[in-house]
Amino acid sequence: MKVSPEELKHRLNQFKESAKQSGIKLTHQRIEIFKEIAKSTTHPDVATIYKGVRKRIPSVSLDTVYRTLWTFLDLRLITSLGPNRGKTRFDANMKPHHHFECIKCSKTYDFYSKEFDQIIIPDSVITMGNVNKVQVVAKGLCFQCSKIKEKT
Amino acid sequence: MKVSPEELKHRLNQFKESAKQSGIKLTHQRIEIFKEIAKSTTHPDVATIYKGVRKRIPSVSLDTVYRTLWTFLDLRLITSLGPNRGKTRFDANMKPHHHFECIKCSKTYDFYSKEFDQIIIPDSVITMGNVNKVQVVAKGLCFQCSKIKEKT
DNA sequence: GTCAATGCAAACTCTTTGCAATCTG
DNA sequence: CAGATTGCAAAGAGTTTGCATTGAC
Repeated sequence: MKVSPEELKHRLNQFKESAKQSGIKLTHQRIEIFKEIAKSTTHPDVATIYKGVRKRIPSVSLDTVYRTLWTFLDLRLITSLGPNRGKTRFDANMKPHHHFECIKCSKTYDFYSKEFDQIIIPDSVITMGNVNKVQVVAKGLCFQCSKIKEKT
Repeated sequence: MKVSPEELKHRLNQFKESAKQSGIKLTHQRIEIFKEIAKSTTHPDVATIYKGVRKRIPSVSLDTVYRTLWTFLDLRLITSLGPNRGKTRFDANMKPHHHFECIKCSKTYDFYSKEFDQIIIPDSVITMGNVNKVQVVAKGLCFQCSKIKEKT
């Protein structure tokens, strides 16, 4: 599976638009870093992005990649999978349950829903692997974080 | 919110049962580490677990905590939130979509479902924060990982 | 031209590993 | 008792920071 050229273009345009609105500078590096993520279907990690960008900007430094990624996340130009900044969190609740996850601090709360427990995954997913658990994840700002707001 | 004593007991019993079936030894450290996760409603990270366990076993070492957590994950005695082992992965797909996530290698694939895009979160969740995105996450072993299988 | 953004190098934090000592089953 | 598990100490990754330089607007 590859991201189609049209889709890539769409993502890039939308990115430039939003970035402009946020008032950040559209540097060469930032554009290449974004493209590296946007063109990938595999949700790359930092190291992968760095390697990819280096092919086109050999002088790019790793700390720029880090700073850029966190900036993009803060501005919601991209999203990340799971808790931010690589802090794995653990769960000993083996009953069916679902999560509310704060996009800022990564705090995660459980909630229960009989309805969500019944969710049936589309057939197309069976080509990816054997599903043995389905969870609904609601993402947003938790109340603590929405109080501490800055810029904008 | 606190995990009730009954629920904690239930989790612990189930843990001991499954651990025994897996054939691993139920050491003092392992039990305390499990309890530390099971009693928490906040999905603690490694550092938090370590601090907590230290209160009861001051001599416990950090590497034991790491080793124990990965062992528990491998045996599915606990789960983790997001990609394993702290590798944040990034997503530039801002259209509504859902994920299949491999519990072993953390590879994550997108899939689409008009139905899932419509999911309405229960009212109870509004006490946690402002939801602005809902995703369904299907977890399981991806095909690549299910081929490379080891012990039962 | 100005100020945000970058690159570099060094510091810092997080995670893993080898090995001898210890403890569980 | 045997072999898995632990603690220690040291190495290895991954991430962040200060500061001079560069480049987008």
